[in-house]
Amino acid sequence: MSLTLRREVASVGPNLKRFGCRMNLKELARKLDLSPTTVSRALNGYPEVNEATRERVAAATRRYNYQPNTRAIRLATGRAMAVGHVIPLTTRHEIVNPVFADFIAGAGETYSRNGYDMLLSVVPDDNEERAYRELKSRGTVDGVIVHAPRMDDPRIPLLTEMRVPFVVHGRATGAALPYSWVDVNNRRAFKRATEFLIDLGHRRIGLVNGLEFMDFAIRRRSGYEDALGAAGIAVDPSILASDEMTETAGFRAMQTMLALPAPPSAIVVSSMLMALGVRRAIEKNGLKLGRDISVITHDDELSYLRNGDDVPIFTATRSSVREAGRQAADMLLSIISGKAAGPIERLLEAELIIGQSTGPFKG
Amino acid sequence: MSLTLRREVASVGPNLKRFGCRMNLKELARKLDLSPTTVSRALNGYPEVNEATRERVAAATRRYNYQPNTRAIRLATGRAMAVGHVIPLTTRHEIVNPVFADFIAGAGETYSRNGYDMLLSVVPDDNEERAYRELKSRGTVDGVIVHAPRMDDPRIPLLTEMRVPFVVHGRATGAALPYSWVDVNNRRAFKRATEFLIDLGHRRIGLVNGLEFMDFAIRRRSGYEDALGAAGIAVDPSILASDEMTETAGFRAMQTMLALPAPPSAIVVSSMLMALGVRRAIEKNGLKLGRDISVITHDDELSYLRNGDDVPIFTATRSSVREAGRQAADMLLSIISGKAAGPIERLLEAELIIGQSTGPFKG
DNA sequence: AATCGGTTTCAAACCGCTTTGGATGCTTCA
DNA sequence: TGAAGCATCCAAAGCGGTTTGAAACCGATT
Repeated sequence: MSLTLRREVASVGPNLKRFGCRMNLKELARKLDLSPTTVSRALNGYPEVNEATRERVAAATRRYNYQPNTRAIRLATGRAMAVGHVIPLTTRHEIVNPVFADFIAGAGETYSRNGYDMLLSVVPDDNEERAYRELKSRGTVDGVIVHAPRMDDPRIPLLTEMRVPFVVHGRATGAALPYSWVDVNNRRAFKRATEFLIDLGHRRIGLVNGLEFMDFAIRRRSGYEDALGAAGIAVDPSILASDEMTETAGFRAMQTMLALPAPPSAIVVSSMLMALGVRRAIEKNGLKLGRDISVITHDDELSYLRNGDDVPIFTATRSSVREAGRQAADMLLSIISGKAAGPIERLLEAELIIGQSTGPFKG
Repeated sequence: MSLTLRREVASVGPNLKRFGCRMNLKELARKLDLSPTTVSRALNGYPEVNEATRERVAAATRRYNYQPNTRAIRLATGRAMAVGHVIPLTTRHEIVNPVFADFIAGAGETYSRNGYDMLLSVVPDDNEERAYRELKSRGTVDGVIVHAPRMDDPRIPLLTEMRVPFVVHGRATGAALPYSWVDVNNRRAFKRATEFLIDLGHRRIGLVNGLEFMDFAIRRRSGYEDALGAAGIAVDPSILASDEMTETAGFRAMQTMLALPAPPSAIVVSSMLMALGVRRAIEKNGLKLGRDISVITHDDELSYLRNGDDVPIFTATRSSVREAGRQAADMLLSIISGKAAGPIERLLEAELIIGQSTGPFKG
């Protein structure tokens, strides 16, 4: 008994030095008159510990507000308990993916719910490979989310070869090996949008797309072309535009098309921001959106770019990027934990939202 | 000699199990016939090691591509080598700060240059306090950047009391204690912008502002009011708007003002996105931007919202958020390392960029 | 009573680095 | 010549967990 008391008194360990007044496993064990081994096992749900003991441990954990030291866990287990998001900065035109913030917001929920940290590294895309290798070799993350895949994206074979668990937000046309991804069904969405316009009687339908080395842009275009093809409408390159997804680019593209001898009567647009520019061009030419010219845009449901407050302004193919973030994160965690076997693929369908920017074709 | 050889052969340690084929300090030391202590010191620039030895170590480090295990360093030193960015999600209207992505891009450069990781946590703002406390107690970060400060922001006293190094992006009117911040001189910028319009002959000048519980919005308004006051112009509440910084809100605000019996002849706007909406309203009413009505907006130089490609479209008070990110990160790291003594403050001046959206008042 | 299988528990090694408190050898000075 | 001083280097004890291999305990079986 007196021994126990002495122990109690002596239990203010030297860890105070570094970590404030945190309780650590050893002290907790001492208070419980158990070995650290048992406490550790109790906490981690190992079977070889008596239920009664486990409850005692749980109670003490709450009572002393014990939180295991993440750094120690990481060292001991070799797991990083963190996932990385690499943001490539295109060196030429330093564009930060506008979709990024909302995707992160979705993924972040999942991570914190599972005790994982989210690590961001901003990387000039000329040494992206080195960045991934370092992430791996420094062991700071257990897995990675790949953003903004391009056609034949080199990151996919790279990460596969390095055996880093990863999930791609989007897909990469031309990838040889299977890999895990979460993506919107861009092809079907744009096919559907185009069909909708065709059903409204439009035959001359333009496309204002993102840069077509981006995978999603390729798919959107092919959906658009499929719908036209199915309706027996030839694709006319003069009403196809592909540029960065900015307001200005949307405006410029639309201006050019409207200046044609035979301007389109309807347009499919790849992003809300571009659609704002498209609308401006339309209005600048004295036309009325939805009456003189129809516009369907893709809407990622970015929080700072809502499609109207209550009623949608633009008719849109809608798919929440934030939801994609949640799903990608879930997927990555289950791959990391080994729960998932092979590569997982998740195709999200976009909704077609009818707004005020579309209307029937009038000769 | 043969001893050395045996050692070489035996040197494939058990660490292979966990960390792939990483070389660790002990092995490196063995190859060099030195103790781990000396190698560690050589690498960390301690004085008590011979220059020749230091060079040998450096050479071996390169040769074997040795990278110290971050997890071990973190545990041994108690430093996290990481900084946290907390992104509060307003539970009511889940807006992710649109400025955020670009700020991060700037800050990230600084972090990776200094070997720090950037940790993101997305936090519903109803339990923000708990999130900060946990960040501290789990010891996952050495410091924090505070985003989007509000008036009397509770995070500032909280972090101060918890003794977590932090830097605020922006300021918080009403904070009792001094703290470190990086901010644009919003007041002067908007004063300057308003003066510019006054100099052009405008007397009826509106303000389309962000939500006025945000600190920057308060300051912008006061700059605007100062300029009016100095020119002897009374502030008219009917041409003041304050709302979320979206295109739609900008449009709505401008529509309302234009419908007034005496609409303003010039407007100061708080963000590019709002300015897009303002412009739309102006054009919708058959007016010409810069001729019939003048607009100055604040431009954060967001990468996906450039103010025109070559020549600026909007006259703007311009200040790079990315640069603010870089500076805030620098500041935080120097606080963490103890190089900086007290709180540091950095006020960035916005440039006034003359674009095509402003012109002289014509009766 | 001795043995056995199963359940609980523990001591000690380990993860890879830092850091403390000496050792060692060499120079210098009384 | 011996002590002091200095420049280098090292063994070992940490950081706070996990994990291995073995021990203790228990009731049941022989």
